[in-house]
Amino acid sequence: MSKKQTYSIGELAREFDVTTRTIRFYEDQGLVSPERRGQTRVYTPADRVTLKLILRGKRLGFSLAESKELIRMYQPQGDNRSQLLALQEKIHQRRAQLEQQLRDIQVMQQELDDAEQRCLDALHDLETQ
Amino acid sequence: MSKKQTYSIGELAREFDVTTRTIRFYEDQGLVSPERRGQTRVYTPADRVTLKLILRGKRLGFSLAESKELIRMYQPQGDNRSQLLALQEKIHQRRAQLEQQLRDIQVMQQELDDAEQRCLDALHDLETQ
DNA sequence: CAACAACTTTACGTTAACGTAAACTTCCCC
DNA sequence: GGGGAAGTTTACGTTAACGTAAAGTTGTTG
Repeated sequence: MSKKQTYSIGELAREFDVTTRTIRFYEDQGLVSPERRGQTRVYTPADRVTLKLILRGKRLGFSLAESKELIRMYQPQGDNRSQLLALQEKIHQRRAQLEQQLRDIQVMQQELDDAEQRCLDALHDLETQ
Repeated sequence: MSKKQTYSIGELAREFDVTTRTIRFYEDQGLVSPERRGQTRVYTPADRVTLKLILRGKRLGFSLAESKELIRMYQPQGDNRSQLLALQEKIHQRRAQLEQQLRDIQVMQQELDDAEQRCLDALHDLETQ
């Protein structure tokens, strides 16, 4: 019953709308490490999830280094106390940043609403003039 | 009663925690265009707002070109009908992107919560072991 | 077996967003 | 009037995140 689901680099590239070059670059940067069947890279569902996390990070303006750190934060490590405390601190910082981004988005949404209203008004003026 | 408030490049750099080089670079890119008192740049409150918009854009991962476009979207132009319709379309696209970012943030916040919980659990295990 | 599709490595090129250094002017202060 | 401090221009350097090209290897298909 083992699903043994795997992916080729081309499949993942198509699914996430990136080039294979991009995925290999992420490997270079240590973000994914697929196995090999001979020369060919073979990706697991876990690799696929990692790619998803990277692309979500990109949508939020994260660098690859930041996404890499985030991904490592999710992985339960054999951490000692001081490492756990450091991890906790990083989590708090990330959360603060996300909250800032959330505020930025809300303000920007309001501004877009205003801009659209002015746009509609201007269109209306053109009609009734 | 005219406030005639202005700023030097150094003041703005300090306030927004960027270098003067950065502000001059934004001028190069056509994002701000301060007046001159002789050689020296003199910034208005409007320039200051523009800088704020740029930096908020950066926090959300926007390129300078994108921020520039956003800023122009806010300015009421002498637009004709087709330009107004194009503007409306851009507003919708931006809004869609912001909504995607909002979803990304919410998921990421949940993941951070989970990560912190595991972190706390691991710390607790260390205490009671 | 030839041809193609999808994979591989190697390596140089490109763009955005500044950093950094040098050399110069202006203004203020003791 | 000789420093600083803050401003200026010019110009080359740097980093991240890939793009792009070349040249080779594998599998399968008519």
